[in-house]
Amino acid sequence: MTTDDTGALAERLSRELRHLVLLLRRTTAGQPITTQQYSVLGSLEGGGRRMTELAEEHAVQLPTMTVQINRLEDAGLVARAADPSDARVRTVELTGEGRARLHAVREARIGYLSRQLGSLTPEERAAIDVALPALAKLGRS
Amino acid sequence: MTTDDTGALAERLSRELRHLVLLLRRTTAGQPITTQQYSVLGSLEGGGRRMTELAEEHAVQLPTMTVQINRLEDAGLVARAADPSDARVRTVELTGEGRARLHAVREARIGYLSRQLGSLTPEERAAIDVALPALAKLGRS
DNA sequence: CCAAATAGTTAGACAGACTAAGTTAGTATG
DNA sequence: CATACTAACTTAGTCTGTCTAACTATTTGG
Repeated sequence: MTTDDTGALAERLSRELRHLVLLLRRTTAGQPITTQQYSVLGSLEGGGRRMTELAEEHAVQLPTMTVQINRLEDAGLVARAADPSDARVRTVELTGEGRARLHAVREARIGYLSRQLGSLTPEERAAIDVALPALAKLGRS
Repeated sequence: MTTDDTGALAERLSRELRHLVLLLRRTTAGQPITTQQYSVLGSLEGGGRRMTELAEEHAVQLPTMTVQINRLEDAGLVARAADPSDARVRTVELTGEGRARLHAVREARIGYLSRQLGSLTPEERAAIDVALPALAKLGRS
C-alpha cells in the first residue's frame, strides 16, 4: 500500500468506525452494567490499580474516574484501598462479586460477537484475524 | 479459519474494539461538534430524513434523536420541515452551515486518521484495507 | 520549614441515553 | 361516520458519562 492510498484508507476507516461503535453498543445492550463500567472492571482484572492509571488508560480526566469508581464501589463490584508507600494514593481492586460480574458480561459479549462473526464467510473472518494486530496498534498509539 | 477459532477471534475482537472506541473519541476531540452530532450530520448528507429513520440508523430511541436534532437546530446546522404527504412526519435537512461544518470536521477526522495510519507499516495498512469490508458487514448486520 | 507539585475528591455544568406520558395525525372497522 | 387503534413526534424526568474549577491532603525540593 502506497502513501497515497493512506488518505483513502483513512476515509473508509472513518466511515466504518461509526458502525463498529454501534456494534459495540449492541454487544453490551441489556447487560447489568454499562460499557464503560465493563471496560473499567476489565482494567482491574490483573490486580489493583491507582486512580491516575485508570484515568489515563481510559482517556478520561481524574474526576470522571472518581465518579465511575464511586458507582462501582456503591454496587459492591470494586473496593478502594490505601497505598502503604504513599498516603495520597488510592488503589482500586475487584471484589469477588466484581470479578464474577466481569466474567458474566464478558461471556455474553463474546457470545454475541461469535454469533455475528459466524454470519461472515471464513475468508472475511480470516481478514479480520490478520488485521486485528494493526487495529490494536492503531488504537493504542 | 475454522468454526472453533471463531470464539477466540471474538475474544480478541472484543478486547480491541475498546481501544478503537478510544481512538474514535480522540479523532473528534477538540472539534466544534461532538462525535454524535457529526454522525447525525453525516446521515443527512444525502438529503432530508425523517426522525424515525435517523433514530433507527443511530440505534437510539426517538426522544434521544429529538434532543439531538433540537441542539443541531439551535446551532443552525439543520432545519426541520414538514412532509406534505403525512402531517405527522418531520423531516430534517442540513443547512448550508451544517454542510460546511460536516465537511470541516470530516477533513479534520480523516487527517487525524491518516496520520495515525501513517505510523503503521505498509503491511499493516494493507491488512486493514483487506479487513474493512468484513468489518463493515459485521457492523451492519 | 515552606513552597511547589502530586493524587484525589467535590461541586456544578452539560451531552447523551432511557422510559413514561402526552399530542397530533392517519387508518381501520363496525 | 364515529370510535378505536396505530404511528410519528415531543416533553418531562432520571441517570450515566464527561468536563473544568476549586478544594484537601500528602510528598518533595530548596
